[in-house]
Amino acid sequence: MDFDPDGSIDHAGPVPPYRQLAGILAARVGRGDWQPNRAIPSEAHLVQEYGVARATVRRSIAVLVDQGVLFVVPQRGTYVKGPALP
Amino acid sequence: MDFDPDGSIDHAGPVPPYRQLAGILAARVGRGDWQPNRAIPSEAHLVQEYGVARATVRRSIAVLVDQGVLFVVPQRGTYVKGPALP
DNA sequence: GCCTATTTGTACGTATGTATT
DNA sequence: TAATACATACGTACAAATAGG
Repeated sequence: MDFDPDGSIDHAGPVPPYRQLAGILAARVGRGDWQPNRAIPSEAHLVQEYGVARATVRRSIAVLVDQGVLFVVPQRGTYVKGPALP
Repeated sequence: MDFDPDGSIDHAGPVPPYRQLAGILAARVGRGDWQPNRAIPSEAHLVQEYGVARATVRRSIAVLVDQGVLFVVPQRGTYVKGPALP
């Protein structure tokens, strides 16, 4: 576990914030906080919630997109990947 | 062709600079400007040469790493991918 | 061993563009 | 028309690892 599942970012420790946040967001997906094929909060919202720069939020999201956890629809939002819609 | 092979970045056109630069760098590799398993110029050098921000250079490099054209050795440099060394 | 320069890694803030609602 | 949301780009700063003298 290289992140705090409760959701606070440690700006001092050895794990970079973008990886902590990726872990936190992945945990929220796993916990069902956000449902498949539904948008997660906007980048601006995550900036406010976690106290990091937008570039850091975007980098975290990029990690999860790469892992197949999320997908991004430009100008729409970032979504939780789930089974194909019928 | 969505970039200028001669190497100038168009900051006005529809193709984002990071993709133009990725194309330019790939062309230089293809042309043999830089040899396999040899370092390309540093990020700072490319910033100077092409008049873009370092973030843009890094993004261009990331594209080419993703395409298998380059690879990065942290704290050492960015290299042209080539056949495995004997 | 020590200091310095080089190079990539990470993060911040800000601004503008584009598409959708 | 205006607000929202992601895309791109700029500049700046500091950290960490490496290499050389």
